[in-house]
Amino acid sequence: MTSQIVEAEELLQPFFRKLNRRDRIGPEEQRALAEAAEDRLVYAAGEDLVVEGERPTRSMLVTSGFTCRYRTLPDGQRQLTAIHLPGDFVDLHSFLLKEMDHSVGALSPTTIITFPHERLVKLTERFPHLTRLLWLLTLLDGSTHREWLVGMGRLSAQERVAHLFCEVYARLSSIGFASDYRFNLPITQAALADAVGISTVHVNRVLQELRMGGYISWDGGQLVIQDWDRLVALAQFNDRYLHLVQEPR
Amino acid sequence: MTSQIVEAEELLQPFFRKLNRRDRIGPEEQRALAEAAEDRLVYAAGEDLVVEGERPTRSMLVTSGFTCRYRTLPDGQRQLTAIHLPGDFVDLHSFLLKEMDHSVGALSPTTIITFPHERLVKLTERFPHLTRLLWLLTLLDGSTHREWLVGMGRLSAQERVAHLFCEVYARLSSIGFASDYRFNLPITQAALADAVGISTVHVNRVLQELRMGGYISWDGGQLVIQDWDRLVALAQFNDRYLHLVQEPR
DNA sequence: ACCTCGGATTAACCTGTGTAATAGCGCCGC
DNA sequence: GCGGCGCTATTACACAGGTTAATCCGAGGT
Repeated sequence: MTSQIVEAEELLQPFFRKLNRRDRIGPEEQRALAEAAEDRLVYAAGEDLVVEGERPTRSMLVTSGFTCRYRTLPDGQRQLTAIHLPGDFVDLHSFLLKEMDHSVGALSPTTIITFPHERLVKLTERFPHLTRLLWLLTLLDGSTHREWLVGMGRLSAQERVAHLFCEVYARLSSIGFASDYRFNLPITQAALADAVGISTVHVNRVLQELRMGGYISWDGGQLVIQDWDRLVALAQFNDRYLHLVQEPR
Repeated sequence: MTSQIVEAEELLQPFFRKLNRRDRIGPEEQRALAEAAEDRLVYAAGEDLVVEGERPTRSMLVTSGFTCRYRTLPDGQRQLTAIHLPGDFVDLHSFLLKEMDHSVGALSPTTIITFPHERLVKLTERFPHLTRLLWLLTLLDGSTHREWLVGMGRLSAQERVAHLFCEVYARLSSIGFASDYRFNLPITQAALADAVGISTVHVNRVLQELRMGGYISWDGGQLVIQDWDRLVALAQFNDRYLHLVQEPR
């Protein structure tokens, strides 16, 4: 085992934790994944990791930082469709979809590791269970998309922002990256606006309300959820869509 | 080969066409799928095929009719997250996600065939390429979710309705179920409202505008797109997210 | 022929959110 | 130490779309 693979196994810990929250991943599967890893890359906040229309030949897994998937419309409007945290693949789907139908950008300084598609194909040929786990990850993306859709269609701006805060906290804490109802949220209000589909002005209004209401505090860095139960109630948040149940898949 | 399997291969034609628009599916793969099929079921409009919280032991593929995925919020509001047409799996993800995080309902009279999950597991163990194709189908659901998200966040109600019409036509015609810019759309305005996240009253207003503007006609049955190019422009519709490119996956 | 009922339509009114414009503030480079 | 710049904050005003409620319409059932 080369030191490079050891390093990859190290960097993949959040990823393995994510998987272990839903199923058990065996040591051989871990090793096979670590061996399939290729480069380690670093991005600054605002940089794009992949751009719509490209045909990546490898998929990228976040090892630190916040990233997002987004689309920019002809008229310049922008909409995020997902936020990705350490342990998340940002474009695993490109492995089969081939052409990117959206872009991926860094919301904060970010590091990732890459997995060449041909190595992923090999994995799917040798490890059916691991294949199902990778598939599962893309299904989790899908269930999160649906949750966002419900919010966009039927929740108010305030509820959507509250929901997003609940989601990010639930996901971070599920991999041991947050506790005590506080976490670092290094994104701008503009990014938040693009995530929940409102204007920056209105994001600001909503944040004032959430602060005044005693739900949260947030200075742009550390977000503190002051009243989790009320925030959850406000957002009608239910973590079922995160499928945090460890069982054979 | 039993007559039941022959019948299944017959019913699976729209499904095979869908796959063949993105890749080539071999005769053995077709047979394996047909053999994995189990029951044929019929539903009336308004009936539920699966309900949120259930743990299906089989996945369902639509052979005729319109179905939808949806969630109902505690306060009674409803939001569709997808519309499914013949050839679509409605809950293939339940195979790995286990617990349904949403419900599936029939928008019109519908027939489906079922695939027991244990047979799908066998398929993933024996046919890596077929596995990737099934995976691909769930990725297409994901890319459509993202497209809807962008619409919900950044398009007006009129544009979203226009977009949905474009999408349904593009998907139907891609499997040979529509041509000449017309197709049967047997859903209520209330369902359309729940799909695009607006009120029924406003759906009605928007439809008037689209009719007055010479974009479409629709009497509740046959939808006729009178000016495809203008409808596409209005909706900023781009079929990239449907990934209608035949290539090895 | 009449009744019923789910859907479509229309109108009056209200509100959440967008737009535009401006000011404040802290950080970084020179 | 100064200027610029990206981000947050705030106000005034406009309008898309929600709510409520009434009416209309057509298809099936009796």
